[in-house]
Amino acid sequence: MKLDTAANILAKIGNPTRLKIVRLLVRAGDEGMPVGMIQKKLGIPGSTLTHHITHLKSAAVIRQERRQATLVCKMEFDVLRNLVDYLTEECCADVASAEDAA
Amino acid sequence: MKLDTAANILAKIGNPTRLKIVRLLVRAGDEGMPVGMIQKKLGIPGSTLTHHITHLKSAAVIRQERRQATLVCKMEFDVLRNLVDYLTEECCADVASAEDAA
DNA sequence: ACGGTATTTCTAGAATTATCAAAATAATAA
DNA sequence: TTATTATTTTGATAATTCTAGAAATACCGT
Repeated sequence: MKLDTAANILAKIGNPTRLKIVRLLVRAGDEGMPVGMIQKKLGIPGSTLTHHITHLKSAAVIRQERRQATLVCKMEFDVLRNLVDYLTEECCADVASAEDAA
Repeated sequence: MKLDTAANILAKIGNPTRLKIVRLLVRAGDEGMPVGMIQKKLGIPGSTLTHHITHLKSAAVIRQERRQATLVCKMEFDVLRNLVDYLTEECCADVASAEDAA
């Protein structure tokens, strides 16, 4: 993963509202969650929610699939996994601590 | 870790310049790296570098220790580790993939 | 086609963030 | 103390981001 890509993803999920969305979707698993339900849970205007969803989509953190009249948001788990790998592959490489076995 | 804390850390390291600093310090390990050397590696003005270092310190991502005339920046590895844990404890919990054994 | 629900686009103001030159401070050596 | 190197503070400008109201679009049942 390129540094700019990682920085972009980190910046996107580094906003409290968007991190809340990410957490909801992570818990929702592969089923995802409709925009409307996210809006209810967060209690914010639709336009504001769309703004944040657009950010998350632009970094491929989430994707949307239409199911009937509702749009379902789903976590891109691979992207999140790659991001964590990017951080951990460098992280702690020089720090052979005892906690590794935990 | 509180959501706002995690979001703040993510936002801080979600900037290309600051992510570069983090990577340098992660590679530097517990020895750390002086501000001046970081500045040489990144090729940016000192005032700009200080601005970003201040951000990283405010989120406790790094700390500074004076050694003679130079200030040495060091990674707070525990904070980074906690952040990754925060993301991974929720992440992939519902996604039992085959790559887990890798 | 019409009405209702779901969601986005447009728009704009407020708030935050990034950048860097210039001046100031800190530590050390001569 | 003066000079020198190292780093920060100040201050100003430019750019980005957040927020949300109003209007527009998309889909579906009748």
